[in-house]
Amino acid sequence: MRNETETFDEWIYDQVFSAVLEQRLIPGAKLKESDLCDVFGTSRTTIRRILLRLSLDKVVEFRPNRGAIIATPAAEDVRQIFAARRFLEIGIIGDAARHCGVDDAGALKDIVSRENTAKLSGDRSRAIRLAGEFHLRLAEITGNKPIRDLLRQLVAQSSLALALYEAPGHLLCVDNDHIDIVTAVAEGNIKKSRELMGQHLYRAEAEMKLDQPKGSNDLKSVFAHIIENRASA
Amino acid sequence: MRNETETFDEWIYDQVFSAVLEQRLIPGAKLKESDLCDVFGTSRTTIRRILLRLSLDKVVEFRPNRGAIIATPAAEDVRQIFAARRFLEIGIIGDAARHCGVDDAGALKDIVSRENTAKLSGDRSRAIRLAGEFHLRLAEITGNKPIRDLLRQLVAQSSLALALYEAPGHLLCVDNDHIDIVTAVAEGNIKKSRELMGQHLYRAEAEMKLDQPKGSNDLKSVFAHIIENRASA
DNA sequence: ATCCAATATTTTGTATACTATTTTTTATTC
DNA sequence: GAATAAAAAATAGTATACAAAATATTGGAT
Repeated sequence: MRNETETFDEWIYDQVFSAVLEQRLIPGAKLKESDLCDVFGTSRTTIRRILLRLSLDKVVEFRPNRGAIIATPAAEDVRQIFAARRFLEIGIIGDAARHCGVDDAGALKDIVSRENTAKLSGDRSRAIRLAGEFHLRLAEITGNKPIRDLLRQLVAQSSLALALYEAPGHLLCVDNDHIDIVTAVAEGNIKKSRELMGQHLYRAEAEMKLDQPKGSNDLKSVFAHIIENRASA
Repeated sequence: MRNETETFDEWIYDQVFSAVLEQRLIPGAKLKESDLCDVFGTSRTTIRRILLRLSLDKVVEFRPNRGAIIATPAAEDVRQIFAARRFLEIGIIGDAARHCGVDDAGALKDIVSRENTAKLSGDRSRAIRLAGEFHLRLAEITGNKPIRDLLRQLVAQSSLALALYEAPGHLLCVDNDHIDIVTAVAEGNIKKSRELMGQHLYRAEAEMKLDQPKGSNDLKSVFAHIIENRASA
């Protein structure tokens, strides 16, 4: 159920984030603290710490005295997030193309392959997550940790946007964007890498539907599988 | 003492950060929670929330079961932080030069002027802070909030680095870097703006001394002025 | 029946209490 | 006297308790 290297905090963070990616939690959904305590079997101290982290990553929003809800990025917010990503990532990929080793290329290909498997099996959350991982892995080639950390936040925010605004089936179509990018980067073709990344991010943004999607709002049903597991532990 | 718009949390965050900028707290200084409670007259719940935020901004470091200390960025960390800033800010300033209005230019000039006043009066903390504000104000011209938020984190980290590694008097010398940058940006000279920003950040990094500076470690003496004020309230 | 006000309940935000870990001190042995 | 082990104190991490605010409910008036 829970990864060994992962802390309890990270696990809870990730479970909530997953619920967003899988659209079991929609924007505006209230994150009642006592319910989350019941779900994860911990105290409000811990839950509030996670909610604070989620809010700093702009996945969750705190309304004073009225609790936390899933953030609802406006259309303009999404536009800016993707503009920021184009800005960062077109720069990053140039550097990645310069320094990409065979091991780097292999790692990237592996992620793309797992991503396509997820898409084919209809695992939307995993597909979004692996897409994010792909972009972060590219940033890692540059060896600049701060830049990687910054991109991590943008990826989290755009994953939220993607989960909220993307048409349900659309994301599950296998396309060649990522694999084409790996090829260009592995070749060390800086210009082509940058062009492909720019196009890719433009496309991702263009595919967004800015009318609100649906989903459940009841925390206990949204996290039923975790409660199930806790009962039998 | 405390700004009206600022929340209590922000104020505490800022007081701790100020203490770092003013080198009243040096890297490795232990941030004992109960002492901070005494200083700020609040409970550990609040203090721990602030420490978490500081740690996410990499100004503070949590050692499991051993409490929080002021972060000690290694030479390589500082190099990467400045590389990240060059990457971001050389891009940002091009956009800023394109869109800079008279009001933007005025705001920038005002910050530079206040920065020089701070330098002349020997207010090192204020000078560092205003230098950061200058760079953030430039990012604001682009109108992209996520990028501004990302830069904010890098500025916080490099302010820490500056406070730790810069020779005490050095930073207080008035130079023309910022005012030259405003001029180029106000003229809309993209190429020159980018060059100047690149040089400026290289210079700032080059001026760092990577041998550890000194400072006090006793929280109660470091925050004596706050305790003083609380007593008479 | 509908709207409004007063009351009760729920929920958040903060402080405190408790537990577990680490650090310091003290006592003991070589 | 130094090294080590045990005990004590201090500190971090978590859960709970309490206070303040928001939400929901009830009862009454129109």
